[in-house]
Amino acid sequence: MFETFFKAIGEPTRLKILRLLVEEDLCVCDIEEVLQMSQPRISQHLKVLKQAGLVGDRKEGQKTICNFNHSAFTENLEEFQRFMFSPIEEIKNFEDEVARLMLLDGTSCEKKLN
Amino acid sequence: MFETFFKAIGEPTRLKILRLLVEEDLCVCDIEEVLQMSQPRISQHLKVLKQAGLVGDRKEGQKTICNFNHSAFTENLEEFQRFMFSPIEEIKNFEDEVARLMLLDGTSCEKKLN
DNA sequence: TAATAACATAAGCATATACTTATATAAGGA
DNA sequence: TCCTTATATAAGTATATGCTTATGTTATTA
Repeated sequence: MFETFFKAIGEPTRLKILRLLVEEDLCVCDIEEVLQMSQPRISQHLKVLKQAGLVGDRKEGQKTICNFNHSAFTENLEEFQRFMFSPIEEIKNFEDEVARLMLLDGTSCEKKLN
Repeated sequence: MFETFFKAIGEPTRLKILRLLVEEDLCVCDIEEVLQMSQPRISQHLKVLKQAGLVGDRKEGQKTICNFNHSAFTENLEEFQRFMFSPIEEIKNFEDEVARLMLLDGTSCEKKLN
């Protein structure tokens, strides 16, 4: 559930790209220039960020302008915090692998330990 | 800077372990039992979590009781949010690779684009 | 229409990661 | 002291990841 999100932001180059896009929308070639990295490298990382829903884009002529998806980012973080700190019973609402595992038979984690 | 943190929590098994430890301190063998995973597997993931500072432990007889480091976790998340959304000028305070890159010559990211 | 610019994608490779099996170590108990 | 329990760690392996080089593709421009 959060794996895609954390893998996306857990890679240094992708985090740099994201941080740049927080400031302003940029086309791919601008990102290349600022980060001084090859075009395919940037392009491949952007793909991952898009798949994670953290980056969107629009076409402007030849250029592809990328933008930071602020709400997706924030929602991911908030949902993660809820997941971590909600009373375990409430996690049932999360359709999450961890929740399923811990509440496999509808019992609490504590019960599974006994 | 945040790479260690996100790599630690970005792996499903480690996230499960963390979520368990939020509830209560557990020894390694308890974690094995709840997650139904092999001992070395749990042990190796715990190592990563400890290196990220997210898990601590204490010895009790033969057992090693693991605990969730709540403050380290929270501080990582908070610092990350500050990093993402602070005005770019303030990021100088972060001794971070991204900040160094983007402010390499003391100019703003915007200037580097011109 | 040919050439170029801005991208995406494929192929290949080296390293990292996550797991298993096997072995080491340290603490208690018989 | 020997055995067992609880844990760490090493070795091996398969897959994932991140990069480079090479090649497609689409939109502009000459």
